[in-house]
Amino acid sequence: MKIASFNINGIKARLPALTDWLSEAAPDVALLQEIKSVDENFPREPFEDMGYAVETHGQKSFNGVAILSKLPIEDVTRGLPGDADDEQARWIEATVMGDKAIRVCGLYLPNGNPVPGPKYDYKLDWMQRMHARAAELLTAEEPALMAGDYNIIPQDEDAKNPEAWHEDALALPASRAAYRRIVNLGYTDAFRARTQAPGQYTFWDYQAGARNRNHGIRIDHFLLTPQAADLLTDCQIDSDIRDREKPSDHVPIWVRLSA
DNA sequence: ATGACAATCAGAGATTGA
Repeated sequence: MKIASFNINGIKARLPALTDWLSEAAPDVALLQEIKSVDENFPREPFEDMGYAVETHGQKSFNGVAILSKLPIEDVTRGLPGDADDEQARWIEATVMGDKAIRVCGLYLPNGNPVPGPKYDYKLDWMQRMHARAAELLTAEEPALMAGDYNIIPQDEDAKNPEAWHEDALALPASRAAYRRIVNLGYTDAFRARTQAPGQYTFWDYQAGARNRNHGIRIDHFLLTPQAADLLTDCQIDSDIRDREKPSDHVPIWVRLSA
């Protein structure tokens, strides 16, 4: 089973780029972030024509997550538990049925800038709620994963110019600590389970020639439960996508599981 | 020191992103 995550930065703007990549990469499941669309306006047909079931959790203008699945999909839930007043669409879960059932969580973790301020407070609060859901997910002792745009640079080797990010919400000690607390519950970073190579990024800013200078950061991650990590056979970043026509500023990352 | 780039909503330019 191949499961991908891709922050597309707007479904309307990314339709050709996304369908082209889906045709080539052919993931069984794709977790999308920043669809920037309400559910009613999400263009379902192109994906359904490709054989994908479409499950969205959108909002107007900003955020929004979705799951595309060629496999049977069950028990879809929307929203990160823990705050009934949170109206931002950043979390969606479902169970996809391959040879084994996998619980997948697609997430768009808040950016948090500027620091300090309410947006950073929201980020840390959101991560505390995610920690609770991550802990709960482990108790099932089943294959499950949490994937998406974490807006976290885990370590300095995950940025071309780490010092440029040290005061940023993506890399501040409190941000990294909150991320580590989640990982330390017992999750495996799928990408780092496969390689320790530096210079592997999932985001390059549109500005200042960041892509040409490889001024990137690794902020899109797959965290696996122990039972999912046991099934991991591959994890790669499709960085070439970034050089195509009208690209997202993120590129896809994917895992292959024996499931 | 600033803007650079892109998307959205709206129908100009502010807001958001990372």
